[in-house]
Amino acid sequence: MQSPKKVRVRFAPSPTGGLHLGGVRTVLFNYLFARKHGGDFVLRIEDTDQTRYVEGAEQYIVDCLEWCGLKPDEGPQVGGPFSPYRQSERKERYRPYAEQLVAAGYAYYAFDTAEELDKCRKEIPNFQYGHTYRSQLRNSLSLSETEVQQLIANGEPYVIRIKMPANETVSFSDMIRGEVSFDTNLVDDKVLLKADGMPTYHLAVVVDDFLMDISHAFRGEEWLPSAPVHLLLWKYLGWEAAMPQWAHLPLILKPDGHGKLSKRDGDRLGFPVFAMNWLDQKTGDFTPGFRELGFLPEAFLNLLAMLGWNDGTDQEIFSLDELIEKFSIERVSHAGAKFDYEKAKWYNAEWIKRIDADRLKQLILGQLKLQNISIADDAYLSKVIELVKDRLVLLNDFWEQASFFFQAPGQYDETAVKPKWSVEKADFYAGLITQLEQVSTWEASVLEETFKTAAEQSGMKVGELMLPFRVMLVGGKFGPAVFDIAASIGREESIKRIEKALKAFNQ
RNA sequence: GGCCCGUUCGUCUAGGGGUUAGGACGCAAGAUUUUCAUUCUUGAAACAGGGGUUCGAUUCCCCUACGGGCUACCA
Repeated sequence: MQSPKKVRVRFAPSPTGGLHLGGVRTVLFNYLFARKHGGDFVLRIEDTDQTRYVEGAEQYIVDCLEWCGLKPDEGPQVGGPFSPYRQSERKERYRPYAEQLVAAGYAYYAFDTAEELDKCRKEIPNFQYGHTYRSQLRNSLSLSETEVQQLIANGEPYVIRIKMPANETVSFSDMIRGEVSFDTNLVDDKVLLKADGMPTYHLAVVVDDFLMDISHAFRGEEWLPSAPVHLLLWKYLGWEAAMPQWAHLPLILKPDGHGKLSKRDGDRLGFPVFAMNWLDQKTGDFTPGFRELGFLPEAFLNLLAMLGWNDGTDQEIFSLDELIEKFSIERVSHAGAKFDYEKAKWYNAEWIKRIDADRLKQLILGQLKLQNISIADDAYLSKVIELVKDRLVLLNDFWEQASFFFQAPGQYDETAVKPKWSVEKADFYAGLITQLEQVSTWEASVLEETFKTAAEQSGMKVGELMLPFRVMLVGGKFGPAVFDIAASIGREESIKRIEKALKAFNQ
């Protein structure tokens, strides 16, 4: 029986720029698991590699999580009982643990330079810093005690490496994959503490998870090969009983070809891979985000959840609350999933159709602001949204689908009108203007009636007259029902547009 | 190369010893909408291969193939 310790899951990104689909999905699964079991979701920042640290990346991660609605309970900006949550601010905590391992014979000092190691890797096939070669390299296992003291006294740079045992099998039960095992002879002596005194991920993740009382650790499948190192660390540090349960999530793959989905794939194939717009200050690289492209956070989370998980029924649309209720880690699939942008857009269209009208309006207003468009009449905007929302796939489609409700078309789809244009038609619309001026109540049904009656009197087919009318009002062959549009934009504007278009068509 | 993980329609997947192998996206056709989109109906489309085990394997086991990940003083 598992200990009744409170569920504490953590997401620990490295602030190297951007937050991609896989990252957000890891957070999502963490979050769902924590919420489902009434536990805490801890955000930790893994910035032990200062050379790759990108300014602003931490804030960006926090902003993305906020947009998605996955706010951490503890983290660098919210605080918590285990602060600090940035590894760089915890730097001095790691060395004692590494030294403890050395003293106990589970780790050792290594003085080899990068050049020496490069040479080994080049000259020895299948070289690995492990039990077969470490006696031939410069470390505290092969050197005498005095030599080691001398080197350290001389200020020779060194790292601390874990000493992988020979001929052991390390195994553990992954929450997703079940039993996984490794032969320790085939795992190398990973560096735990770097020459600059910073811990590597391997040491830091174990120490922090222990210190922060993490009970469940979810991470990408790419971490599976280093799991034996972490397992052994928990054991050697004497914390075995407190080790979290592991879950290695399947990867999100490129839609075409093969491999992990990367930032480049988005550029190449024309879809976003980051949650929000990201501008790398260092390189000037800009990467578009799902948010700015007009995705709803509900849809974004929904599509991510379905990439590698399902509840066993045919249901595909889930709100965050439903996901929390139905989520179970055992139902996460084992194989990587290729990202499909078409399906992603479908989720968004579905969510646009079902969210609350007021919220949709706020979101659209937000997008319009980004496009520098402002709309004064709030009630009118609501009406227009109701008319066009079934044709939106992205929030950003709104202006394209609805601009004619707010302004007269700048140009006309002439190929749709001109070839069949005639004097008779011109006369009909001229007459229509007079009729429209006299319509008693400006409503779609009344307008339709008026139009049809006029058409019958002219002897022409209603269908043939509808299309030019539509082009006059909206500029092309698209949009909601014509009479709804005319009713919405009003009498004066409708007549103005007919007059203007008539001039253009009669030329 | 070595190690680890994986393999059901093009894609995401359900299923699991006996099924017409189910759903969704996309695609195609049709209906509705006198436009387009929505909506609805229909259709094409899959168990990687070979051996076992079994009365019977897509399902269990083994092998092969293929794919992916890792193999840094990056995470």
